[in-house]
Amino acid sequence: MVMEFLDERSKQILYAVVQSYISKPDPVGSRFVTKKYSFGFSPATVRNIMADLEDLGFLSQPHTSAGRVPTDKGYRFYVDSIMGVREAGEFDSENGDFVRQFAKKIENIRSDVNNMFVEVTNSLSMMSNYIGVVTPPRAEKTIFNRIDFIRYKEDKVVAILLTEEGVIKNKIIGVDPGLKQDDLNRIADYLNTEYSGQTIDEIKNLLVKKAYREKALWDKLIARAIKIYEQAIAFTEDDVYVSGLYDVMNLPDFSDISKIREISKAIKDKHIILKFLDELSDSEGVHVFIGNENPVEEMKNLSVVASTYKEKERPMGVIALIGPTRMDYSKAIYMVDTIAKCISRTFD
Amino acid sequence: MVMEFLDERSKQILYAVVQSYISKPDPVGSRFVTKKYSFGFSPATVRNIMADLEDLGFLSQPHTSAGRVPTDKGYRFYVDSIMGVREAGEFDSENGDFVRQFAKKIENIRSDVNNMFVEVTNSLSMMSNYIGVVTPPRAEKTIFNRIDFIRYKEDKVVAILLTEEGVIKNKIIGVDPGLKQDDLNRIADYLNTEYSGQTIDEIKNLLVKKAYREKALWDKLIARAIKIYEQAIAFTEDDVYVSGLYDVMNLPDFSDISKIREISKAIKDKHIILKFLDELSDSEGVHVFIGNENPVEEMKNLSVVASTYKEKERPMGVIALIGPTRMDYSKAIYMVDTIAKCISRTFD
DNA sequence: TATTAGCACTCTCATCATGAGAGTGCTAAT
DNA sequence: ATTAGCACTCTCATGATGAGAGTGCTAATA
Repeated sequence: MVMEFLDERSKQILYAVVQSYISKPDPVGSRFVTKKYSFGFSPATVRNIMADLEDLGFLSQPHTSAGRVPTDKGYRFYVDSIMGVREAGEFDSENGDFVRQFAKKIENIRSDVNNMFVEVTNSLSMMSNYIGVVTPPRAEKTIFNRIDFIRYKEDKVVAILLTEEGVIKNKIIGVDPGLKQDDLNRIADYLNTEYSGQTIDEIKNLLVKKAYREKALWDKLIARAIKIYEQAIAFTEDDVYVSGLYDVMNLPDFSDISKIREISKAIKDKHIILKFLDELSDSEGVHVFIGNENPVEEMKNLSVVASTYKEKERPMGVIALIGPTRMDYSKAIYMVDTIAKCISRTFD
Repeated sequence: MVMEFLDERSKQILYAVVQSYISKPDPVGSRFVTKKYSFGFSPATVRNIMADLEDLGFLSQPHTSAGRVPTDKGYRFYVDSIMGVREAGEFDSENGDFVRQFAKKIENIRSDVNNMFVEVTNSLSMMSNYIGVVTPPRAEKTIFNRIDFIRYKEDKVVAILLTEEGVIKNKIIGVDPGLKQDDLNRIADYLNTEYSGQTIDEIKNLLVKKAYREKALWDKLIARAIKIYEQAIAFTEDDVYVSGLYDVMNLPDFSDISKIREISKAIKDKHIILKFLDELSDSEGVHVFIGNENPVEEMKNLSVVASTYKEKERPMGVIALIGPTRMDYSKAIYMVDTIAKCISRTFD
C-alpha cells in the first residue's frame, strides 16, 4: 500500500514478469520480456531493472542463471498498485455471459439454500480452476423465522429451526419425557410470536435477560423455552463447502506430489478454514492473502481471495478461492466479488 | 471360486507373494520368499513354481529380471481360497480394543444420524488408511415415522420428514397459496395416521393405488396429499460420505501424481460411487471388487470392499473401503464387516 | 549520463555410458 | 523331483558431457 516509490519502468517490468509467470510458471528472463512486451528497452536494461527489483524483494531467482519469479511481496505490490481489476465486459467475453448465467443458475435453486451453496462452490471451482469455498450463513447471525418441535420417540424431540434466509436446521434433542406435545407447542408459539425477526444470537440474550429481569414472572414456560432453545441452536456443525481439489491438481503448480499433499492437508480440516474465513465475515469487501501473509500455517504457500456476502447489509458468510500464489488475482477477485454480490442480491 | 486346482505348495508361494507385496509394494523374488517364509524349498524351486503361477495368470513380472507381483486374478484367488479373515482378537491386539471403542463412539452420537455417518466414515479411513465410504439409508427404503408441514413465506412450505431410523429430511416445496395451515395439518395428520410404519416407497404406491381404487372417495384431501407427498420425498440429493483422500496419499501406491489424479477422479463424482454401491445394497454380506473386476471405469486400478448394514434384516445402506489393489483384504474385510454389523445393531 | 552490445560465466537439464545389484531361466548334477 | 551353478537381462544410481538459457559485468555508444 505504501510502496508507491517504484518508477514507471520498474512497474512495467514487474507487471510483465507477474503476468507472464501467472500465465505460465516458468521463470521469466530479460530477453523474453523485451520480446513479448515491446517496451523500448533492451534486454540489458531489463536485466538491470530486474536486479533492482530483486534487491527490493519483489523478484527472486530460483538459481543464478534462471529468469526471475515474483515473490509474495512482488505479488502484493502487483495486486495493490499495478493490477487493474477485470471489468465485467472484458471477463464475460472470455467466459460467455458469466454473470447472467450464474445469476440464473442460483435463481433456479434459490429455494433450497443448501443445494445452492453446493452449486455455487462447484461453479466457483470449475470456472476458476482453483478451490472454491463457501461458508453458509453463520447460524447466530441469521434471522429467526420460526421454530417447531416434533415429538420423536419417547424422550426425544426434533427441533426444526427456520431462518429468514431459508436455511433449515434440525436437531434431535433429548427432553423431559413429561413434556407433552401441547407444552412443546406452547413453547414454540411463545418463541415464534415473541421473537420472530431477531437474530438467533439476540434471542438467546433476550431470553436470558428476560429470565433475570422478570424473576417474578419466571414461570415454567420461559424456563423450559430457554433450556430447549439453547439445545436447539447449539448446532455442532462447522459446515463449509469446499470443492475443486481435483481441478486444481491439473495446474502445473501442483505437479509435484508434495504440493498436493500440502494443499490437501490445508483443506482437509474444514474447521481450520472455517475459523479463518469466519474472522473475515465481519468486514466488507474483497480480501487477498498472498502466501506467507496467510494466517493459517498450512496455507503459507497458497493464496486466498475472499469476500463476504450480505443480507440487508449484514455480512452473512464468506465465499473464497484458494489457489497457488501464482494466481490470476485479477480474475479471482472479479469472480469472488461478483458472485458474492450475486448471492447478496438473491437474499434481498 | 472354481479354481481350487492349485496344489498346496503353489498356494503357499502365492500366499507369500501376496502377503509380502501387501506389506511392501516391491516385486518379490524367489530368494526373498525362501528366506522370509521358511518352507523347505530352495529359491530355484520357488522360481519354477512362480513361473507356473505366472503362466496361470496369478503373478506377473514388471520386467524380466524383477521379482513377481500379484495380478488382479492373483488377489482374487488369494481372497477366495487362501486368505483367512482376520479374527476379532487378533485384530484388536493390533488396534487396541477396536470394536468396543467403535461401538462406544457411535453410541454417543447415535441421536444425530447424519453426524454419526460422518464419524463412521472418518473412523473408517483413519483406521484403515484407505478411503472410507458410507451411504446413508436410501430414503425409499427407510420407514416413515411422520411428516410435518410448516408454512414458510407466502407460497412455500417446509416439509419435514422423519424416518424411524432418525434420519430427518427437509425440503422447501412450493404450494398453492390457497392452501392454509389447517389444510396442511390435515394432510399431515392423514399421512401420519394412515401410513406410519411403512417404507417411504410403499406409501407412494399405496397412495397411488388408493387414488385409483377409490375413485368415488377421491377427494381433495387425498389428491393434495399425494401431490405434496411426492414433492416432499423427491430428495434430489445423492449424499455419500467419503473421507480419507489425504491419508491414502501417504501410501506408496499413490506416490505418483497420476495415480492420485486417478483416485481423485474416481471419488470426485459422488453419484458414480453412489450408483455403484447402491446396487449392492440389496444383497447381503461383504463384497470384494478387485481392480478390473470393478464395474466403474475410473476404479479399474483400485479395489473396493463393501458391506451392507441393515435395520431389522432389511439392507439399508453400504459401508465400504476403497484402496489400491494391493490392499490388506483381510483387514479391510474384517473392518467393513464389523462396522456394518455394529451399525446394524444400533439401529435395532 | 543512461543505455546497450558483447562476452565470459553459471546453472540446469537431457543424454549417454558405466557398473553394481537383483533376479531370472536354463542346464546339468544330485 | 529338486537344486546348485551360471550366464543373461533389466533397473537404477552415478558421473561425464554438452547444449541452452540467462545472468552480471565491462566497455562502447548516443
